[in-house]
Amino acid sequence: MPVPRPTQRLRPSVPALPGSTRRARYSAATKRSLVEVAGSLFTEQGYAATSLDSVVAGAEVTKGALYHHFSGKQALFEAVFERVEADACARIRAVLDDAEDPWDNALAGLRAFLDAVREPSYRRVVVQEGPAVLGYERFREQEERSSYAIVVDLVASVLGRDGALDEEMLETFSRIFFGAMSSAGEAVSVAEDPEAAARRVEQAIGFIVAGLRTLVESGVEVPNP
Amino acid sequence: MPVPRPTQRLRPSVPALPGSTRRARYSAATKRSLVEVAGSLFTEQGYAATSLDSVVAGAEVTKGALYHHFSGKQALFEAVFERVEADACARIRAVLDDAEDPWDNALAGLRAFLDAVREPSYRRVVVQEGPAVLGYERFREQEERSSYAIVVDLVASVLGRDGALDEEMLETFSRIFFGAMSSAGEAVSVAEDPEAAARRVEQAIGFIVAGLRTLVESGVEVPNP
DNA sequence: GGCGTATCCGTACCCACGGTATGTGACCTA
DNA sequence: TAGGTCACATACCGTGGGTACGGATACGCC
Repeated sequence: MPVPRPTQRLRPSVPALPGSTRRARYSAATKRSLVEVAGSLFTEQGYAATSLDSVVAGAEVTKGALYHHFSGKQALFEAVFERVEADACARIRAVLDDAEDPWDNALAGLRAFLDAVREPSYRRVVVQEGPAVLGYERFREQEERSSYAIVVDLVASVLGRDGALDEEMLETFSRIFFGAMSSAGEAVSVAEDPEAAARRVEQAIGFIVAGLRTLVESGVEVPNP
Repeated sequence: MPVPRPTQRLRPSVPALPGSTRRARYSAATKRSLVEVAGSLFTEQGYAATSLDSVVAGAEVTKGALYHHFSGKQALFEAVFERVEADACARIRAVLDDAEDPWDNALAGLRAFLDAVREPSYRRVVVQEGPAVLGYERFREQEERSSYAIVVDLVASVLGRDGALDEEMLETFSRIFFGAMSSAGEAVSVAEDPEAAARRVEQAIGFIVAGLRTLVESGVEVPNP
């Protein structure tokens, strides 16, 4: 038997015109609201501890709306993941290509990456829970086209001048540096004095990079097979 | 109304005498069985996709037994985690201290670590799901006294000769290398040719370490503040 | 050997939460 | 303005983690 239903809610926040029709604007607003609320809840409580009921309550919609826009909880997480990744990448790319020396440029990128990793959303959603929730395969293919791509570019700019590195060695070095920086970023953000910890990480990686630089500039070849 | 209950099951596999009494042996056997079954299920399907019903079914007990030995699903995971970590650490420590040169020793440890990370249980339970399930804090304090401790020892043996590194820089370098090796190990185990990928990782880290070695042996100081 | 007791574990149940089926009204199009 | 479609709301189900309770059996003691 049908139940008396309240009048359908109309979303007031309609910033611009992503789709021309009113329906499309309302729909985009609810979807954005869902992703935003889910983003903060996932960041604060983690994936498992966040119920979809709390998400839809925060976004002031119902599960019908959620399942209309997303195929399930994991898909919602993935949307949050992409958003957080994209934000971090944008902030990192903003500081690149300012230095003329590629080594200095890479170190600037490192600094920006350390800042990004320290942001709670990135730590929780991308670094900590990303691999477990999405599965490692899906997690990787998401990263390949965002933050990891930046690292590949930077490594290529300092180690891969005029084809000194083949594709696979470039990937290997990039993986190593990417993992090093993620782990270091985590350590920084849980340190009692994050500023000092960040400086230490910069010093340490700077030292490692300096060692690489002396090898490269003294003509030592990167091994291949 | 009470239900006719089958006779209580007696576990036949009683290998040695961890506790002298029969009850203690039976109890230890069911606990071990639970951890073993949970370990393989967590490894194969992941934490969230593994139901406690499937665990107790595999161990041929009931949830009463499980909740007698563990406070919940997370505690069961933690027991599996500790077991997997301990196994990996034992295998790594077995190959250490064979070389006289500390640098060679560290590279041998790296090779053993790469092997350990490629093992499915370690990948899934420790690297992928450990931080998300245990929470990063608890994850770290578990690692601090196992695999991470090995890395600290190795880094200290090559970079920290006669107190060249203070405690915090030692931690920083260790975090960096630990993260690098975990990430590299993951990449190796998902590569289409893991053997070749492992060789490339060894080459790359060997190159990085060589750069460090030239810096250290030419008297360059590791920066501190 | 008899007996109280603590340990170990089985059974039945609760309920939170992800997911689904179905319907309804507001919006676009003609 | 009439029909169709889209964007949701509502009610419901199944699964699974967790709990309350009780019974059975090995152990310590006499």
